[in-house]
Amino acid sequence: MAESESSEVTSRPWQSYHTVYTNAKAGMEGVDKEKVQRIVYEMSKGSKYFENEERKEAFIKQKIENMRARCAKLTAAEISHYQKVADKRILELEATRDLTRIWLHVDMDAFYAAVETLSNPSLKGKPMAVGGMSMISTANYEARKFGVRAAMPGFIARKLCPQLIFVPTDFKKYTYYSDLTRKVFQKYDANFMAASLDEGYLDITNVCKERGMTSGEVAEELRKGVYEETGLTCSAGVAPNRLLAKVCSDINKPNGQFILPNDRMAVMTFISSLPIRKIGGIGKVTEHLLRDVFGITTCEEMLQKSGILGALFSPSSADFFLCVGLGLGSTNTPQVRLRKSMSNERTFLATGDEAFLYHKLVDLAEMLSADMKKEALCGRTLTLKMKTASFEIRTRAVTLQKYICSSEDILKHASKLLKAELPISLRLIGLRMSQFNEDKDGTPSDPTQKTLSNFIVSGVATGRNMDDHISFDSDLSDDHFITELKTDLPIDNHEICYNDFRDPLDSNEVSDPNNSNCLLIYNNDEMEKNDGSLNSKSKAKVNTPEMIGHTLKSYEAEASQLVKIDLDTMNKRTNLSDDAVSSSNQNKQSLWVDDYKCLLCGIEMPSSFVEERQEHSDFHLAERLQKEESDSNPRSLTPKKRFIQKDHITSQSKRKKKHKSSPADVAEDGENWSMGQRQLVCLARVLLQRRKILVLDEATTLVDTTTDNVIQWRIREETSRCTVIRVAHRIPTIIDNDLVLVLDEGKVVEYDSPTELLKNNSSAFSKLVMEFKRRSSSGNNHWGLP
DNA sequence: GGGAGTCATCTCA
DNA sequence: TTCCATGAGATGACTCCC
Ligand SMILES: Cc1cn([C@H]2C[C@H](O)[C@@H](COP(=O)(O)OP(=O)(O)OP(=O)(O)O)O2)c(=O)[nH]c1=O
Ligand SMILES: [Mg+2]
Repeated sequence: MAESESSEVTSRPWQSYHTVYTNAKAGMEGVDKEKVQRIVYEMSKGSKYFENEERKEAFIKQKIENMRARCAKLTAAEISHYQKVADKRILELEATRDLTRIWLHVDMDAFYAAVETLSNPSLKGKPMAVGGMSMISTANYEARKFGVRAAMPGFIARKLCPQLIFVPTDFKKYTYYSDLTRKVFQKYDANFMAASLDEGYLDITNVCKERGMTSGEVAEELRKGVYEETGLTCSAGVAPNRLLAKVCSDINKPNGQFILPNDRMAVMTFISSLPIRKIGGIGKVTEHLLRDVFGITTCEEMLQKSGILGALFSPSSADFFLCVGLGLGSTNTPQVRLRKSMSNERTFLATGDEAFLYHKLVDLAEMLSADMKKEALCGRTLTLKMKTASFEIRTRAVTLQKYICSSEDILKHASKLLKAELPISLRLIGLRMSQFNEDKDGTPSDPTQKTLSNFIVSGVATGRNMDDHISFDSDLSDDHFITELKTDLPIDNHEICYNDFRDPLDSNEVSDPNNSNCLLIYNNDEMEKNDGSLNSKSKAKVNTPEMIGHTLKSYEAEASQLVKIDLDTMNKRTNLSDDAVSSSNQNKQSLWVDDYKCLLCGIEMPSSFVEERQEHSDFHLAERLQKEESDSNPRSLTPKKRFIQKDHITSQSKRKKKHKSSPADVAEDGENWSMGQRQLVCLARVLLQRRKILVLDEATTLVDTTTDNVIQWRIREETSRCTVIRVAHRIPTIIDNDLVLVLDEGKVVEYDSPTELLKNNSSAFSKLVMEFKRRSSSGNNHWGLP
């Protein structure tokens, strides 16, 4: 094999230049691949880029050699052992197969190019690419006939197709059309996953059932809907899981669809001859590796070589490969995905001019800071990325004690990083921020330590990390669950809790009521069952749209009944005591009988002891938490299953070595806390008090949108037996509520259930929803296992 | 030995 | 004339430290 390879190398050197373009792509079937490869090679040969690719290639060759050697060293006994382990694992994985869901993957055809053609119809029928001379983002199908495609440098594309028209990228346009497509997706799955600007995953199980349609009919209708809404064509794939659906959407591209039935035999047949490169997550290198080390080219062969794969790859990779061989993929709908990082980078003529490089850094720092502020993010890990004139990529990172977001702070640390590298000649500089505030997903180093994130993610009573797997009879349970715990603690006799979480200093979002839409949400889950006077009162008021503004005021006027936890005051004092509880005209607090004696333990404490009182009430809250936890023995209770976003296999295989960051300790007076964290504390305290009526007025404005989603989800869980009135600007805050009132310029412009409002595409609410969807789109997990 | 931090690689649109 | 992008996520190896 090595021989034939090297003889080919000498006669046709371009064949050894492995580019990403060798991968089959829709619309390139009739292309003379040999010719394209030769031209790409001719154009690249000798360049700095090419030399770097050669270095990388050599490195991979080395890796392949190493793996081969390791393979050869395995004894027969070892091989048989690994085979046994793999066979067992295959059975386990097979047991997780879920054929009950129907997933549809939509992918727009030549998205950027199609959008450009819409806005300039004269491009129709002509070979065209979006991008510039140095790189093109995509090409239309006419251009693909010449071998021109995404990720190809423009000057090579022009060589392949001299009449190729170049159109510069215009993200605004793509975003606009992306929104339109998502509006259509939404009709079929309100929780669809936007995988990128031009694609989405939809769980159409319910649509098929409710409307008595086949998945093929749904796909047809959806594609027609997208076309009518946008004038753009798309392709769809339907399959029992996302991994397969993604493969299917590519089969009859462009403007086509492919249905893989929810049938094990059909799946196995489909997968058997499928080239592994078609699977998302297997790219150029993995394909190369698996082919040259194990001779694997099709999915089926993954199973045949399962033993050896298990021996040479990490458990998580081996699992993934087995899943590919079995045609298994994720079927669950992840609840929330938090942004992990934010970055920007720029390429320029390679230079060692320090003033120039510093200037670039300034620009990047400012852009990054601005972007972060848009999402109210603060990060503590800053990574500087550099690409040398020879295309070598280097990164340098610092993790700080404090969370930062200002351009000054970013620049300060970025320039330190850069200085340490000087002198250096670069062609690219980039900055990335990660480890966001409120982004901790970790198990605390002290497992009994309560954390805000845990509280929000896992619930008041459980205090469990969502990744924790409570296993019952076997490890093979398909879902993760956490145990739903009941509490019979008495509910406080105060009925309403009004919380104003707004920060007057934060003028970003809410400062100008005249210019902003406002959503007042009314959740009446338990309304019919509650017949207390306060309830009826609130109902009457909220049901009168004209009075909305006034209604809120009235609540404040009635505040003798309310506990007000006022963040504003907290912020000014930097410490965490809810001094507003007693100082801001609220004369009652649930815990203090006669404003003097603790309801629970009888301890006496005058109202002027603000911080002491807060400490005391926190103590009782903690007590309550602990009691609920110890009362709950997961094995003795009937657990209520809850779907958790983390998939079973991944977390199971990684359970032991998962490295999670443990949350930072609270500094004196909470000085190291962000505004968002302060809001969370308020929220946590309020939820723990278990009111029947809750008014949340911009309760999470200081928290980033993604975290907000988790919080909202948790609030919903914790307030299922309680009436919640929310005032908010963010969509996830209110999307699941029973009633939405949209306020604009102080007037109620709409008033209905979210579903009803969404039916009308031009409703103000629909527009807000689309805007949110657009802003919150993010990447997907390519190793998505079931 | 495990957690946090750093860095390089791979993959995707 | 131009001469291989940008933004994001996952994973694994390695180091330092308690
Ligand atoms: C592949 C790729 C896509 N993109 C952008 C441009 C694409 O229009 C958009 C979607 O990517 P794709 O869906 O991969 O490509 P496409 O929609 O242009 O063509 P088709 O699906 O019909 O094969 O993402 C990049 O910016 N860089 C890339 O390397
Ligand atoms: Mg596409």
